[in-house]
Amino acid sequence: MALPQPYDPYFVHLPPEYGASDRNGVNTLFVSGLPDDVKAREIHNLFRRRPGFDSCQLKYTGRGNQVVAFATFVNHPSAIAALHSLNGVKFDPQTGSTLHIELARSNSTRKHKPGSGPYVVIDRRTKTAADAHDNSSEDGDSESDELSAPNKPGSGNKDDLAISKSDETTIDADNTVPAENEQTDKTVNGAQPCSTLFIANLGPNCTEDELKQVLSQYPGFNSLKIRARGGMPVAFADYEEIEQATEAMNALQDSTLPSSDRGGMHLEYARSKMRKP
DNA sequence: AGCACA
Repeated sequence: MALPQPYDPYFVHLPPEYGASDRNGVNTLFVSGLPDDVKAREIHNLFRRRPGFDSCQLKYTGRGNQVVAFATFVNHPSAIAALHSLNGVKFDPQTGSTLHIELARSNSTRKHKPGSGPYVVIDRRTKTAADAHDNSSEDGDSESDELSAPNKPGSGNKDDLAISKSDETTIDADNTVPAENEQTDKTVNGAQPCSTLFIANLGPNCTEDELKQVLSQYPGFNSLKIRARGGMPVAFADYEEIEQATEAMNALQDSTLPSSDRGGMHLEYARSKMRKP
């Protein structure tokens, strides 16, 4: 509600060249307040339903038992929306721990390849907090630390509880250096968010009605157009808001229509918004 | 991978 972007109904949507994803702000959230036995799957399930969610990663900081996570979204507004809806949420009813979510220092835009999972784990737990004199900048992402006792998570070895929770209650942002997977920020998937969606990989006898029934289940749906460019049809679906298009896209991605003779349909942001009907 | 309508 408090988005700093004024909405002007007469304002023409900016063309893709002006997509300001590289100066618009951060698309990644920094999550702290997590219990030390949190699983990456839990983080993924926490964020996956949020509109515009892209990917997440869990990081064992190596500082005490504290674990942090990063969640990346397709754009700044969806990250902000997720932040507001999940910040302060009680994550573990047993301990009463609540989530602390803030914008990350920098984006971690990573593509998830089909081979790799939808979330990533970074383990730095090989050092105890007594080893305070680490050169944190030289240390890359590689788990080539054979310094002390290398503990692998998931091997049932969690008795490294030498440090009590007398640390700070909340993790400061001062150790949020996600430099290990940080790229120069690029547009997610090469596509600028748009409130119109481009839909491909439709079957040859996909009808406008069939597609419309599916697309109109999601809020903000405006209208649909189908073009059969030579062979296979493609479609354009217009939504009221980018966030609503994003939600429909994420929900319907790779889903298979009854008329389809191939894989699930493929949705992307269209390159330009549909003209007013 | 395939992006139209004005």
